[in-house]
Amino acid sequence: MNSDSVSILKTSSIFSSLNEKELNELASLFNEHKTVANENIFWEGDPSEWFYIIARGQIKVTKLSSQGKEMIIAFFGSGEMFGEVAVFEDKPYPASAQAVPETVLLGIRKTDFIAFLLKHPAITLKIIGILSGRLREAQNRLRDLAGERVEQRLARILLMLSAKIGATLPFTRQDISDMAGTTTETTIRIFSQWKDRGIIRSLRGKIIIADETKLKIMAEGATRPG
Amino acid sequence: MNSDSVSILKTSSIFSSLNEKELNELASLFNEHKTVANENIFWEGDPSEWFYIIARGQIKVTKLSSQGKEMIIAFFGSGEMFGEVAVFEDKPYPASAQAVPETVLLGIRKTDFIAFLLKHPAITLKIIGILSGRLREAQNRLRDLAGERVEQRLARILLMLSAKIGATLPFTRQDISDMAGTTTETTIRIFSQWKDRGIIRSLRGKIIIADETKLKIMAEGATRPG
DNA sequence: CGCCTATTTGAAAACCGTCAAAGTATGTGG
DNA sequence: CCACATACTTTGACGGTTTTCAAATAGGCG
Repeated sequence: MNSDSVSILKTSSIFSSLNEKELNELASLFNEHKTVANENIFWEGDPSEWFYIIARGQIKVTKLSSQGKEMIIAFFGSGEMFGEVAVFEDKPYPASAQAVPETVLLGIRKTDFIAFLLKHPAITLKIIGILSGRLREAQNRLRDLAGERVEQRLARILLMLSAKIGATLPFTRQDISDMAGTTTETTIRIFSQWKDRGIIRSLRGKIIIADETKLKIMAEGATRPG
Repeated sequence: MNSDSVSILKTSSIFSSLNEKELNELASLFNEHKTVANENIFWEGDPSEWFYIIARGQIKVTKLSSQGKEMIIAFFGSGEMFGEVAVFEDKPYPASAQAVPETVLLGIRKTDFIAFLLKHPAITLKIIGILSGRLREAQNRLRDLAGERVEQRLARILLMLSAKIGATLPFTRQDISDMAGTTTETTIRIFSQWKDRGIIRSLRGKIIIADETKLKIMAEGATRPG
């Protein structure tokens, strides 16, 4: 299990700069934690103690609005970290995290991790880079939610997801709606149009991007006739 | 000017842990840059070279939607940093920055700053903390934009601003609208109701929170009759 | 085969944006 | 000091995008 952790940490881009000895040292601080599908790792507002790296599987990070509507902040996959905002701020988790399929996590206590970071500035800078990327993406989504139509937001979400995981997206329309900040019905109506126009194909729980070029035009804000 | 920079850097919470010698060393890497009111520091998409600390004044960070609508990502004041996302990712600036009043900036080249950070892990961790806080706030705003009504979003924006700078907010209704992702007219209509109910008072270019308790109730999503 | 969840469609209404116009502070230049 | 330009604020009417509510269909798993 320990040598397994080492190899997983090594594949994570965060720690790729460490040598064998350092990786072993770090791996000894991590605990493995297995979850079943749909299991919750932590809830929004829980006290934060652990910082996680995904060894295998996928995590969904969500927040609830006052009216009980779920907003998907992010999906993370193998090698990615989550729970970081709470850890570095020493506050409760700002969002909930839930395993999507059966998932294996590597967890490290925040105090241990911070102590490790103080000794490894290059890793710390790497994490700054990742946080910056997430901030950039969050800001892009803010702009989208504030200024773009639902159709464009949906197109951008699909493009963002496909850039990350490929043309076949294992998400329900509900998932996509929760990411785009709209409702399932609206998403279905727009996807139906796109299916007719050959932009996407779809199965139950899957969306396949058939014509990325057309989708990109949608995302840019198609000039609507009239 | 140099001793002045030192004192300014010292007041910034980021560098407060440095000793006199380190502060002097750091200050020597910074250049002072004065701007007039409404001057643009950089535009979204510009190549990024500088990282900035605000010595005096105020900076507005914005992004444009495809339809030309402006979204205010953040306001920053004395001692705060901006331009950080681009610097740590080595990509173009993801948003524009504009001075609001006449402003004095301290700028450092990103390569110099990264070299400095590699030697000062505690400062690097401090920056991680700040980025985490910004990410948390961005995620809260994402949830608000996706799941809350305009009225609640406006209430939350006012509360967030007043927590930061006090009960008197030096912003136009247009500014507030651009932060909440709505239009000036809608903001005015809601503010008019709030004025009638004694929740806020207002002058040209200013909003004064008169009853924070009621505003908090609004922000939570008032149970509307019926 | 039956249950659960996902997908689909329709109709009505709500929220909010858009357009238009007018009123009101603030500052500038003569 | 006044006239004027500018920017901010305000109000009204209208329309459209999107949500909401309701109900039906279809796919997958035990």
